[in-house]
Amino acid sequence: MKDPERTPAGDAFAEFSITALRLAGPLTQAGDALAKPSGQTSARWQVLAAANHAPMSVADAARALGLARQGVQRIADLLEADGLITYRDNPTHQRAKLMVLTAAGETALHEIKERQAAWADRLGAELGERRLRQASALMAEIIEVLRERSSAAD
Amino acid sequence: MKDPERTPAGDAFAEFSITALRLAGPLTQAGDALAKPSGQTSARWQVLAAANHAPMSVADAARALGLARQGVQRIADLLEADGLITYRDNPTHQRAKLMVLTAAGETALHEIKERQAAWADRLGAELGERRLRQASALMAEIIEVLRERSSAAD
DNA sequence: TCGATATTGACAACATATTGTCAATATGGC
DNA sequence: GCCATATTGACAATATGTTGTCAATATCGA
Repeated sequence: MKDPERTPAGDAFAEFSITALRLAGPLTQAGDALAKPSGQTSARWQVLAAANHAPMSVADAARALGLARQGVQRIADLLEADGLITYRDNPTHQRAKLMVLTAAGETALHEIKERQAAWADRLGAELGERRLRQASALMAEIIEVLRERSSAAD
Repeated sequence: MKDPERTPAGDAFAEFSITALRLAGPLTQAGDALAKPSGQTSARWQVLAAANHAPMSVADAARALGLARQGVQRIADLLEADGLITYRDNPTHQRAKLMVLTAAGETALHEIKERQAAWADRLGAELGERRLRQASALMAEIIEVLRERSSAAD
């Protein structure tokens, strides 16, 4: 995995990348476990949370979540079919309707939030706020750097 | 996203989780870009790298990569069909054959490693070795904590 | 050796997400 | 107002990954 690796910093970034990708699995599974008692999943929870933050179009939510528009569209249509959100007409855009949580959607989201709060408090206390915030800041920085590089004709 | 959130540390962990999940996408895409010139993807690269580290069964590689056995099996069968690996008989286990890179597999992996080294060196220098190592250590710790919690009847 | 238990690959179903294409609709410069 | 360009949702194809089940095979204690 580290044959032509040269600099220590490059090695550190390679290690970081592998570890970050390994983390995604357990994190998604933990989210699924939190969402499951309310009949939801990590992905559906994320979209519900985005729509609850403010009524927004599918494209808006995709940008907010850093996902492809079409993937979010798929989840949103499932949520609508299950009666957790509705599409409300958008006064400023004929096509891009706004996602709004129904009462059922609000109930589900609230339940998940309760569970997540207990879970996050427990793990946050165990892991330490300072380290978590430093790591979050670094990850946000990396997201930004990768975004710039991929949007440019690199 | 943070309604019933109580402790600062819990909030920090919630933020960390969201950011980590957001990072996975760009990171996978960057890996795909590195692997693409050799006709590979992030996922196939990971399996190639595992098999190159030492001949191992699909189940071994899945454990090493932190993925479900069946997903790795699927990738490995694709790699075999494309002639990048072969299954070698395992003297110690009749069913669990060992993945071994073919010459084509070694060539592809080497090419990707070259590209990745340049990429990681560049970003590693930009982001700082110390912060990257601290974040990696924290992520590894979280993977371990989540693993324990999910394996237990939590 | 025997038998309970775990591991392994095969197979299938499904969830998540990207990429690409298209037509409808906005947007902004002229 | 018009036109080039961008955004948006619809549709389809594909990649990645989990979960569940099953039979074959290992492993290990009695």
